[in-house]
Amino acid sequence: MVKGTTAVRQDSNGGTESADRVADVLLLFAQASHPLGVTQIARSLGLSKAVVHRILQSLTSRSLLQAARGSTYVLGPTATTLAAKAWSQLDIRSLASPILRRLRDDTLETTTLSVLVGHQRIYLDQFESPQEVKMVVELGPRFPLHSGASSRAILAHLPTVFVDEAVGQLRALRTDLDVEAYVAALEAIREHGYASSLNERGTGAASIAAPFFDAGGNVMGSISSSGPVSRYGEEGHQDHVRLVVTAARAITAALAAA
Amino acid sequence: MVKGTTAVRQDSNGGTESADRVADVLLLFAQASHPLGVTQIARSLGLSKAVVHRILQSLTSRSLLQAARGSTYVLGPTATTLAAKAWSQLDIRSLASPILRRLRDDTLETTTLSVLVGHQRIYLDQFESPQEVKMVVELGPRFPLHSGASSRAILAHLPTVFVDEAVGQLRALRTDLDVEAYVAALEAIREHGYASSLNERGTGAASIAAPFFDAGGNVMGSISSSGPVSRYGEEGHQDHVRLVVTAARAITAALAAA
DNA sequence: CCATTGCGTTCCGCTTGGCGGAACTCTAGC
DNA sequence: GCTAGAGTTCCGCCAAGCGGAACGCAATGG
Repeated sequence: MVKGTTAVRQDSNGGTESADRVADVLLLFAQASHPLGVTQIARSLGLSKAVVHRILQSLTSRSLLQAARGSTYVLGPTATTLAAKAWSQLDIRSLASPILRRLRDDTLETTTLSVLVGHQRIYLDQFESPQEVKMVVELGPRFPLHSGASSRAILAHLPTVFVDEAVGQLRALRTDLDVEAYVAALEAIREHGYASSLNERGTGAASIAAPFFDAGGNVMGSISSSGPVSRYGEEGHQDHVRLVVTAARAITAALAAA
Repeated sequence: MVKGTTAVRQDSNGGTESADRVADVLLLFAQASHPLGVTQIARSLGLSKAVVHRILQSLTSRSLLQAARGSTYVLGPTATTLAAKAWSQLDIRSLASPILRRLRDDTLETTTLSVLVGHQRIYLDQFESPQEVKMVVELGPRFPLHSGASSRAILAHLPTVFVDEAVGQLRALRTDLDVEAYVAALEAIREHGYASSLNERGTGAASIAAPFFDAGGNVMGSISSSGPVSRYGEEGHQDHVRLVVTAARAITAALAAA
C-alpha cells in the first residue's frame, strides 16, 4: 500500500509508517523558517500530496499546525504548549537527576525535584529512599507556595506579590496566622539558603529543601530530602542541610552551564 | 479495523484516524506534568495498548518523545526545537512592551496585549493606567472570541469557521442575537482596523482594540486601550483610535522585522 | 517460594482505513 | 483564453495497521 519514496526518511523500530510520516511532517516544521505548503512537504518527504494533505488536516485539527496565507501552514498554539513542557522537563529534569540520585544515596532519604509553574509548585521527579519507611510523593499535582519546605524554599526568593498572595491564601485557611513571623521565617530561609519542616501538616513527614536558580538568578524550583520525622532530629541536621544546599547549588551551576 | 473508543477524542475534517491518534498522543504530553506510560495513554484515549506503543515508537524514533524511567515517556529534544519555533512566533511580549508602554503614556489608559491561542484569546501583558480609576485585567485566563473589543478585533480577521463558531457560542448565550448585524460589525472592524466597546458587559469598562499580524499576514492578537466608560466619549475618540491603530501597526512591523 | 496483578512489549490473523493516482478547483501570469 | 502549478477531493484496491492475546518482567502479598 505504501509507495512513498523513503530515500530521505527512515522507519522506526516498532512504529508504523503512517505515524512516522506524521512525525516527519512535524519535523519539517521544526526546521522551517517560513510557512510550508502541501506540495513542498510532499516533495521534501517523497510522499503523495494527498497523504500530506490528510496529515496536515489532522495536525491542524489539534492546533499543532495552523493554516497560514496562501494555503500554507505554520506551527500552531499547541506546539507552544509543548514548548513549556519540553523545556521544563527536559532540561531541569535530566540535569538534576544525577545530582538528586547522589543526594538520595548520601542521605538515604527520598529526594525530590520541584519546579515553579505560574504561582504554584509541581513535583517533577523523585528518587526514593532505600529504607523501608520512606516518603513518597505524587508527581504532577500542583501545590500552593505557602506551605511545605519545598514551596517555602521557592517563595522566599520570589517578589513580594507572590508572598502577599501566599499570605492571603494562608489567612483564608488559618485565622491565627502571625504574618510577621511568617515573613520573618521567609527572610531566614533566604538568608540561610534552605527551608525545613517537621510534621508540618501532621503527616509525620519532615523535609529539608533548598532552591535552585536559572542563569539570571531567578528561582526556578527547589529540591528536598524528605522522610519520617523520627529521622530528622538535631543530630546530623547540619550535615543533612549541607548536603541538600550543596546539591541545589550544583543544579544551579549545571543550569548556568547548559 | 479501528475499534478504539472515540468518546473522548474527535476526528478531523479530512484527516485520518491514525494521524489524529498521533496528534492526540502528543496533546496528552502537552498537557501532562509528569511522564506517561503506555497503559495510561491507552486508557485516556480509549485506544489499545498495542496502538499506543506503536505511536510512541514512531514519535520516539524522531525524538519528539523519549523514554523515561520505568518504561514511561516524556517529551524529547525535537519537541523542544518544535516548540522553540512556535515560541519565536509567539514571542510577542518583549517586542510589544515598549510600544504598549508608550501607548499607555499617550492615552493615560491601561493598555493590554492579547494573543490568539487556538480558538480563544489570552491577555499576555498589560500596562496599567496611572490614574486612580482604571481598568485592570487578569493575565492568563482564556476568553472567547465572540465578545469584547480585543476579541472581536482578532475575530474580524479569522476564517469564517471561527466566525461561525463564535456565532454559535453567542447564540447559546443570547437567543436574540442579530447574526447579520454581528457579521456586518466584524466587516466594519476589518475595514476600519479597530474594534471598540462601551460598557458591553455592564462592567463600566470601555475599550478600543486593534489587531496585529505576523509576517505572513495572519492575525496573531490584538492590543487595546481600556478604561472607565466615562472617559470614552466622542470627544477625543478619533485621536484615541489613531494612537491604538498606530501602535498595533508598529507591533506588526516589529514582528515582521524580527 | 508461588500466585497474582499489572505494567510494557511482541505476535499474528484479519479487514478496512488509508494509500496513491488522477481528477478537480482555483489562482496567477502571459 | 490558455497554461502551469498550487491545493483539494475522489475512489478502487490491498497491505498496513488494527486489536486481541500472549509473553516477559517486576512488584507484592501470603
